[in-house]
Amino acid sequence: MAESGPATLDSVAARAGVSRQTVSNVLRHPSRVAAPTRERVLAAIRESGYRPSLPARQLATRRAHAIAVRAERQQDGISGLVLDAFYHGLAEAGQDNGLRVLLYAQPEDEAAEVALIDELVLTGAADAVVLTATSADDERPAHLRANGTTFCAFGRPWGHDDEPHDWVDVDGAVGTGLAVQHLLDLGRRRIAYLGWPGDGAEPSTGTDRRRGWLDALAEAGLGGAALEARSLNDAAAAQAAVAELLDAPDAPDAIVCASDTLALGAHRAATTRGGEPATVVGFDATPVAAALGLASVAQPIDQAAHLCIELLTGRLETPDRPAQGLLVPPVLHLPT
Amino acid sequence: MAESGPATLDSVAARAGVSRQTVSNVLRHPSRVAAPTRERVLAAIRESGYRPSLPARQLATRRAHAIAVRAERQQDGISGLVLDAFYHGLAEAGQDNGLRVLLYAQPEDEAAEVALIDELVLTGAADAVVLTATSADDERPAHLRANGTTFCAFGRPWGHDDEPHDWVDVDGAVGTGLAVQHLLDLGRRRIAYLGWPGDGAEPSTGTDRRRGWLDALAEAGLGGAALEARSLNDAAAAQAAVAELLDAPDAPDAIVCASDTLALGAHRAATTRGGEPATVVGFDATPVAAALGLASVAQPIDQAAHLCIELLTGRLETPDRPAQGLLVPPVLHLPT
DNA sequence: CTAGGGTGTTTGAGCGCTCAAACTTTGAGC
DNA sequence: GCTCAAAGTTTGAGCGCTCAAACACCCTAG
Repeated sequence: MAESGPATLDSVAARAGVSRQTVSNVLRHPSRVAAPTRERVLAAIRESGYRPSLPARQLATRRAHAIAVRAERQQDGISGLVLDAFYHGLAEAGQDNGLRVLLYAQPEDEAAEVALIDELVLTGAADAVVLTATSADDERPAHLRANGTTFCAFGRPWGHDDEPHDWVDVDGAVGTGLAVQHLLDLGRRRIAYLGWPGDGAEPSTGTDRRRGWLDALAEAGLGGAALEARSLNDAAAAQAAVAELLDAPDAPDAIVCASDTLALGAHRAATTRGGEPATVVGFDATPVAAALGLASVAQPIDQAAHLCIELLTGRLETPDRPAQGLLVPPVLHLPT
Repeated sequence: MAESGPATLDSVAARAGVSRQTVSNVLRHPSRVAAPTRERVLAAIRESGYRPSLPARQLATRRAHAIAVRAERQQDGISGLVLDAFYHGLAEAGQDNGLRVLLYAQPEDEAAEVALIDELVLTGAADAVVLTATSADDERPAHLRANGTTFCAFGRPWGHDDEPHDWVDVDGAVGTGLAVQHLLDLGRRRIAYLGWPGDGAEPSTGTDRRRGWLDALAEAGLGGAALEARSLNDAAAAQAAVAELLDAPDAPDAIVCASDTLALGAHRAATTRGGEPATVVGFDATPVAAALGLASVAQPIDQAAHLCIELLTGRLETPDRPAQGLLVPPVLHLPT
């Protein structure tokens, strides 16, 4: 076996008695090769333990066969967990589509991030990028579009529908709607919403979730009784806000929350008082909600990641196709 | 400017009136180039917006300039959060050392994982791998060693000190020691430990954390009073275990926990009874601990990630150097 | 005045793959 | 029996870089 170094297309070709290109065809375009030849080549590949060289392929095709995604500098709350699941989903879907997933460290600001992304694309380290944590005043999509960089956002282009791009998002309104329905089924009628400051102004994740709650109430004919509190995504602040809400004359008997962090605060406010505690529903179905025995809206993160890869592979193949936006519905996780 | 395609080493060389290799030297070995030439070349690079092609470099050097790390299939608890921080740390440290970070989806089992890792290395997608979530019965290190694959583990080679490899780990014993000291300072004397089942048998993260608690107690002359409970890493189970502990005649006045998940359960058990609640200290300093107002031991994840990269770059440069193990001390995060 | 050592720069070859075009064989169709 | 297309296979060129060796030049030493 004393070969000289690892097997290459040429060494396999020699062993099988065919040309370099035929071996390549067996791997990339099997239909172009006659069955007997194919078998012979496959045997040679197996015997020699041949593994195609990725860099050589990248150089020849001018494709990195990789996408980049940001590693967040730090999580702001309990819900950060979902990112791990997203990474896994991307890696898994990527593997199925011949795309590797590259991690880049979150830079100081959006300008630096766009520059870094373009660096990755220009050096041929990645073909495209998945944008996470998008918001209404996010400048990254516009810049990437201007630079001609292929990307897909996990998150809607809030308020930028005039500049279409590929995106995937979870339908938060459906999620809070499910939460409300669940509470109605439980016999609750005074269903409050605990959201983030500013929800309701410019379009955002928060606005969307709040709307789902409001619409579901309206549909149930309970629109007038809209009870509501706001809090930063911090359990202590949430606890205070909900305590106030519960002290009011017409206290709610249930609270739909925009996040599990808020739900944790709401849960503590609800349980540290006498009487029948208000039922709390969280958002993101983190282990915290499970630990507290709370129902929580689960985002189909894995599905979202797969769809991002799908959009990206599609666009890399057909760069000119129209931009697509995909909305996936969440499901309600009930406590066990 | 109507160039034909993106700038290359040759196009930059032509523009600067030098040879291909000189441009390469300016980038990789600036000292080999005379200062005036260097300036001229740098100007040409700037003007042409030249970005070196990574695949071409990889092909020529037979180095991927990348490392791989696993994207976990799913988190089993609240503390999973630390992985995000680890990813970011790797990406950041990698960028500083010219190493990209590649994510691979966790396969079915360890055998499949080793195969996947070797695939990544043999195809030239990565030079090395960072192993996470190592345990005593982990077969991956032995296999990787056998295959000659470069790797660094985040986690000690529990019980496999005879098969040395590079690793970085957080000193859990120091962490629980800090927790005990903190409680002693607070005037607590009956300090219990809430750990995982099996801690104390074969060496593991749990054993290590437990030992830190025990040693700190002994040092304070409180060794005899060792109160202890065990629970799966589940808040509900932890709550039950601690409730039992608190019902005992000599109930503890403080509880050191092996994780924030356990701490959440302990906290609930401690607060749902009258009298002065036992003080709970968690492990991992997740947002949950902060939300509950608990002190918690914080792992210097970022530092650990940087050290992994350091070990890896060192080994890639000097493959024959002896294996190194690095232990980093955690710090105690106090509630604000 | 020339041999010889630096210093700085260029040249040739090749990394392992894919594309496009060229070539060879086969088998129908008339 | 001959042409022509389809099917299968090979050839040539090149992707953009780095390594090693070759080269040109200047300066000092004998």
